[in-house]
Amino acid sequence: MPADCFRHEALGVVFQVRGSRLQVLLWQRAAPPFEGSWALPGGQLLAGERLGTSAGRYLAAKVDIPEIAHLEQLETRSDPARDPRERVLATAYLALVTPGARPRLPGDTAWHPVDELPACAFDHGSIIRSARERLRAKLSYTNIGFALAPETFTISQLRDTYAAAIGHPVSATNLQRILTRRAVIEPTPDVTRSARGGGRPATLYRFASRGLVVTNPFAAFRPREAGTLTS
Amino acid sequence: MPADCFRHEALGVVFQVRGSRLQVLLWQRAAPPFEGSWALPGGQLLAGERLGTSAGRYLAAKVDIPEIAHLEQLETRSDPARDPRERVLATAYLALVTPGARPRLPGDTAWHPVDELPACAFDHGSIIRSARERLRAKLSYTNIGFALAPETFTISQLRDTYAAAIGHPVSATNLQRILTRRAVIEPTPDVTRSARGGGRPATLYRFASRGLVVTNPFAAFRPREAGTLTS
DNA sequence: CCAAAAGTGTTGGGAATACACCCATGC
DNA sequence: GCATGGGTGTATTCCCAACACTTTTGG
Repeated sequence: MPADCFRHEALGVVFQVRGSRLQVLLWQRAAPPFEGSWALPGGQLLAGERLGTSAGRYLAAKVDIPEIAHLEQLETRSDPARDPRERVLATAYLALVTPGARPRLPGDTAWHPVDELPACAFDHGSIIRSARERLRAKLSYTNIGFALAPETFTISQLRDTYAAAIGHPVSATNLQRILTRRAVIEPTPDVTRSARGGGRPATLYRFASRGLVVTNPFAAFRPREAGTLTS
Repeated sequence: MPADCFRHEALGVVFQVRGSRLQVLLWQRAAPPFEGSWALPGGQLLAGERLGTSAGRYLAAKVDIPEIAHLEQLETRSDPARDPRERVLATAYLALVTPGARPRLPGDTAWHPVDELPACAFDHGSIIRSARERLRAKLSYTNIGFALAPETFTISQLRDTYAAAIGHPVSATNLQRILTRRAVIEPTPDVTRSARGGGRPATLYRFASRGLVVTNPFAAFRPREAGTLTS
């Protein structure tokens, strides 16, 4: 291999909220290096292939592609020593899976709560933490929750989803009002039936858009009225 | 070259505020493809080299390295057709240069206002726009202004810097109060002498830190008091 | 009627913009 | 003293967390 030419892999940080916890999809390495450690799904970039396509292709071995509601590039790691065998550049992607998806996983693959990561191979642990930070931030200023929530949901369910992804308690009351005012979610005509033991039926909501929308643009120092010119 | 091995280049989007405008450093191509178009500085990643190091090395031909006050990775472009000759992956970096720097540039290299970009080679135009968006956002929630401002400055000078980088008018009054309250800037004991024509001498300020600090973390849906657990 | 869950009204605090006004200097 | 630019005080607005209260169901 010429010196000015490099292997390149695409890695997917697949998040799903399962059982009120944010979990990440990992597979356990059976061979050195990092034998027994857990790694992100991914693999080599092929000729003529884009990185995003490549990430999707490797994830297809774990989850059905349509179940990936959102995929976005995170960052590229280039430490020459990140793989002890030979140099491999890695571009990480954030992939979000809606809770409806219950993919049948290969035997070496499992979900792990992001707050209790096992020993991870290579630099994958730090990549996962970086992905989690990105997700947390984007939940605050975009509608990215659509990729973690089912088609329709009650506010309580959505609160649990946000709480799991963000990592702290979330108020259903305020969540409803904020996301409604931002027009991120909207009520459907339907309601749930009460659970046993009673309780008022909940309105079912849905996300207004299933594509990423920035709802809270960074706007510090901007005057209230127009004025787009530099001065 | 094996099919599973790729050329990779690092590109630098170098921004500097010059003459009240945000400008980007470009060089004009003398040979096809895109002969006569303007391109970002950069070049091939070498064996054993990190991408950030590589970007810095290529930028060293244009500006003195210590003048680069901030360097951060933006994104990796992988369209197989982005270079018509052969496939090259490109990782773009955002590089900010303080206004003191007045580098002597090679003959084919020049500054261009980001609002009036010339015809750009490859996908460099879209990379520059993406870098500008990142800069604009980070000015709102980090202290990244330190990398565009001189060591000490008056609030008026800082307002001009922010206005140029963000692209809309900025109020000096509010800029001062916001950045002071966030402890991003602090007054020095020094003041400027009045310009001809009079006027009160201005306090000289400096940035409290010359490393990137997130001052305005995304905090929607977070309860006021503690509570770090998931529920 | 009571418990349980959902949803609304209201309050209060904090942050940011706008604007009026005061301060310090040169001429 | 007056023009010029720097800085502070204050009002207004907006967003959001908190919490009390109402609504709607099951038993």
